[in-house]
Amino acid sequence: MRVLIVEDEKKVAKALRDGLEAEHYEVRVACTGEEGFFLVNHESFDLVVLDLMLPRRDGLEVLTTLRKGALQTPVLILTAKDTVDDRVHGLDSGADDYLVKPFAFPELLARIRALLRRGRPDQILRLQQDDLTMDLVTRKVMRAGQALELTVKEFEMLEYLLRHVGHVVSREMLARDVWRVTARATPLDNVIDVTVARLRRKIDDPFETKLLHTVRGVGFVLRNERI
Amino acid sequence: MRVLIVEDEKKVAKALRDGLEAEHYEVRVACTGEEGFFLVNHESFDLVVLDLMLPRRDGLEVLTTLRKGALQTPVLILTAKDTVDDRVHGLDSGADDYLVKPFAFPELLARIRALLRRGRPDQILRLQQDDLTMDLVTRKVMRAGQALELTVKEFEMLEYLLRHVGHVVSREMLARDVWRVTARATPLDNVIDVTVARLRRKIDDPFETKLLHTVRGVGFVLRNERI
DNA sequence: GCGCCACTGAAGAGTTCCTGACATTCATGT
DNA sequence: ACATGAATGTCAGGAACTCTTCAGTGGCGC
Repeated sequence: MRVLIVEDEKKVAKALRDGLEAEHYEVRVACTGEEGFFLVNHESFDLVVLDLMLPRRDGLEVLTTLRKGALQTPVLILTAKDTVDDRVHGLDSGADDYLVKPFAFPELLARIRALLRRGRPDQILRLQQDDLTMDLVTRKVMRAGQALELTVKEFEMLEYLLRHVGHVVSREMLARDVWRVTARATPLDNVIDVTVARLRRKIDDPFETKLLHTVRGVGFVLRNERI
Repeated sequence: MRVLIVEDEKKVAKALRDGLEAEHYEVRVACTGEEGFFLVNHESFDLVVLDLMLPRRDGLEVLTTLRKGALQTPVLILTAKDTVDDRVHGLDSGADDYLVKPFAFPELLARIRALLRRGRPDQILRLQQDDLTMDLVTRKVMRAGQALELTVKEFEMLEYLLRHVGHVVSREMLARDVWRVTARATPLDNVIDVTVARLRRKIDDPFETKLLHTVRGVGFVLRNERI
């Protein structure tokens, strides 16, 4: 479950991140309204926790704009603004819940659970390993927040590798399950190698830690350790 | 919009009923847990407002039982029990929101609106993405304040794309759901391509940011990123 | 050092997509 | 029924992109 926290106060943001990560959510933090807006549009989240008083761009304005763009993701407003008018206005701007600071962390967690419970239908459709995520519905592949453009074969191969994370995938498996062939005039091995190379160029080359490793004589494996 | 109030205190129940009816909700009141349970199972509601301290049958127990029976209706707990534990417990029992008495009526209304907004995805009469809007009743399509004239097929295709915003739509899906065909003498693919081209000419060509993108080898997608 | 395996760049083959022009269908009014 | 015009469908050529092949290079393990 991926949660985006939009909060400018570093201390609060850190406390939220730590608390949510302890519950095994994957957390991203945006410190300004602009950054939050950008992240929502470029990554996919299951929930947004939104502060209202933000530098650069007001939280409510961000929310309104996002809802106009047909964003479905549930949004929980978390703010110090506690008048009834504030709450009504926040909820009517498209928020799904409104919690006032200071708040009890267990209550925040319970409210987050309630929101996620309701919005769950297409959740199994995302694969993930470390900072690499693949959304099977939108077909967005991202690493470290950066969108990657994959061709069909690259996408299918990465999907296969992600479905077998940590397990070595042989060329036979790839030939059978990704290329769906039994016999073939020319051997497939090199085609697979070339595709692996191209995939590597996109998902590993621009980044520090490598995920796609060769297991000599056996095949390939996607995992987070260095060999 | 039908709302069920489960509340044993007559005065509170009446105040709620009057307040909600003033907002044009259709309201039913149950005075005991048993009665509430019966009504939920014998009528259909868009929302339940649930008190916790009820005679005969505890509110939380009712809620738990209903959720076990796969009830989808959103439930808002409205109660005097205000400890953090109460809230966490209430939300984790399947409630979608939790409001403590005494409460501000406008906030209750705003929370009810937020819950109903989320529960009714079918009843949408207007679809929207960025500055592109489609009114399903008047069948008017506008982008950036400018009206667009679409033919029937173009309209249906755009509606389909809007209903799957951000999700890649394959030619098979379009053939099945927009053209409503299973098999066909001549391949439908090119018809779809041509229709996409014509649609694109109207909704994208005159504007700076493009919305309708091709995902090579897969299909098409309506999304707001610039590529 | 040798042999095998893996990687890479480049070129060719093969797909997929887009577009303009034309054909057909359909609804409408005469 | 017929003519009309708009909407939709068909077709072919070309552009853009992807996949495959091949040949050469590099690296690993024995």
